[in-house]
Amino acid sequence: MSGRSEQIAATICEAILGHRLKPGAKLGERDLADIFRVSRIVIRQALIRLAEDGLVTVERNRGAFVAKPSLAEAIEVFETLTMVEQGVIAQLGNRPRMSLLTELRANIERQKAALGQGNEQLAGEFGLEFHDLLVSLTRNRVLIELHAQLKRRARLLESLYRCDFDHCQLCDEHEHLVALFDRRQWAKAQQLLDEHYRLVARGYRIEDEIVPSQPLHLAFNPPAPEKPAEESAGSKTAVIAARYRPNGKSSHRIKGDA
Amino acid sequence: MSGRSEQIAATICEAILGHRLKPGAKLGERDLADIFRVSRIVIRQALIRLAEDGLVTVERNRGAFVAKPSLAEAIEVFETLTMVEQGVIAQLGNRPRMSLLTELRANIERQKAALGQGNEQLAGEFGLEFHDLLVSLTRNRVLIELHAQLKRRARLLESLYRCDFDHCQLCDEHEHLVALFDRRQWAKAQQLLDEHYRLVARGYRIEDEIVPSQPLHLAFNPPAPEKPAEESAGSKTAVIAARYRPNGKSSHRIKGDA
DNA sequence: GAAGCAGGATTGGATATCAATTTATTTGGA
DNA sequence: TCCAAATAAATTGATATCCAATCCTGCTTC
Repeated sequence: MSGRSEQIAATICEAILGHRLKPGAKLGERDLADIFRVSRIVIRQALIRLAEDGLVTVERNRGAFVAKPSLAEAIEVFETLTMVEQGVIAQLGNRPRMSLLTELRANIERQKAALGQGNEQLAGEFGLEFHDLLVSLTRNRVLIELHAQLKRRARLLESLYRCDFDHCQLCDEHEHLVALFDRRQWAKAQQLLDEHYRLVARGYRIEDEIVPSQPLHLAFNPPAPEKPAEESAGSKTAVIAARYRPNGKSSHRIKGDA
Repeated sequence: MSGRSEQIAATICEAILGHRLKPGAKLGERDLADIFRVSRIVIRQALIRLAEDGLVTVERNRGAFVAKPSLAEAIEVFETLTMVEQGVIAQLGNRPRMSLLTELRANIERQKAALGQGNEQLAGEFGLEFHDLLVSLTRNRVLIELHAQLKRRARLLESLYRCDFDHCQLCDEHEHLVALFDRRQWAKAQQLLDEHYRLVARGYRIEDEIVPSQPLHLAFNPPAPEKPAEESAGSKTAVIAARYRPNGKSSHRIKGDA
């Protein structure tokens, strides 16, 4: 279960998905070893795990970097997510697990409530959760893990491309999707899901300037207790960040070194 | 070209997929290090890669073993393959790449020819290739790699459960599938694909006695002529889950040994 | 025969060291 | 000054050796 390299990989993963480490950032073995108070070998093992997961790229004799997917690859990730979930919908027809649609409906209600309060961040999280729930309906752990991996790669994209979502429409489409499930119109549901992900993908725009990630030690050591220690605001990203933070709550806790 | 651990992982992977290493076989670090003439650390890194890929399980303080999926997990792997390819079919509708169906047709012809010559092994390989080609139609590398990983896990199952495929029917279904593509009957095609994979899964039977894998050094140094067919065919086989076996009729029984 | 203990074997990890390669710096020249 | 070659520094890939923790085995003891 434990295993130092596994924990460290998880911590680095959180830092990447939390956008505290930006794509392209160098992940030096020595630096990480010093930060985590561990030997280089453990770091290498953690980096190998992350590379197998697609979050890190290792270039021989050059080191490891946070993955920096091209726009083409980003599109492929979303298309793959689309296809996987379309496959789930196709299977839904074979399984009379319709009782579980109540979970999807409950999620939609939660998202609506969040939107009603203007909490777009929370609404966004519920929006992601909807797709998790959809996949969970299959009760297929292999698929669920696969989907989770794809979602990690998608979250990585958020820090590379600026995103701008119309949560209201996304939520409406979720509702429409469930209605189609209810009527067992699977082909239409698949078509809608495809359009849904295209809408999501349209929310991503190329960022003309990549904000460099903060120094490594700041990415892992929880910032000062009182100071949020946000990145040096310089580009439009700061504006976007503010827009997504109506209530200013962005607590991502990190397991420091043990 | 890259690191030593990557090559070694590939070699071990081949040995597993070639059924020279059976599920449950112990992969001792010291033994492998001696065989490959590298340090234990390189072996550990290779084992980590394989574990991330799902072909090896690492138990803390106990060591690494060739993965030994449960029947439930085996079913999940096939269901996941089904869903991924159903998703591909759903996408096929959006892309007018129908010209590429010729590749599928060519594959079917090759398989038919192999069947005509009674070369069931070759026919089996073409049968697998069909699904690769189907996925390749998307030109989506993320999906293709994901599908390849699932296929590796499926091939691992072949050495755990005895398999008996009716290649004639499988080939017929491929042909029927392409015909449905041609008529753009995607929903029907998805349904057929589901039945197709259920037929494949029915070909797997529980082997009550696992043949132990040969010693490690023999698995990697294939000094002997290519004669790994050392199976004691005298074991009773139990019927796989009833869910996947509504009717147990099969005309062409082939030992699926790749 | 069952419980429990000691010892061996194996894994997980640390440290020190070295070669190969990349990156940075300095020097040299036009 | 600016570009290019040569050299120095830093980083990675890998090895060997060592040590602690854990697991397995076999033996002893009751």
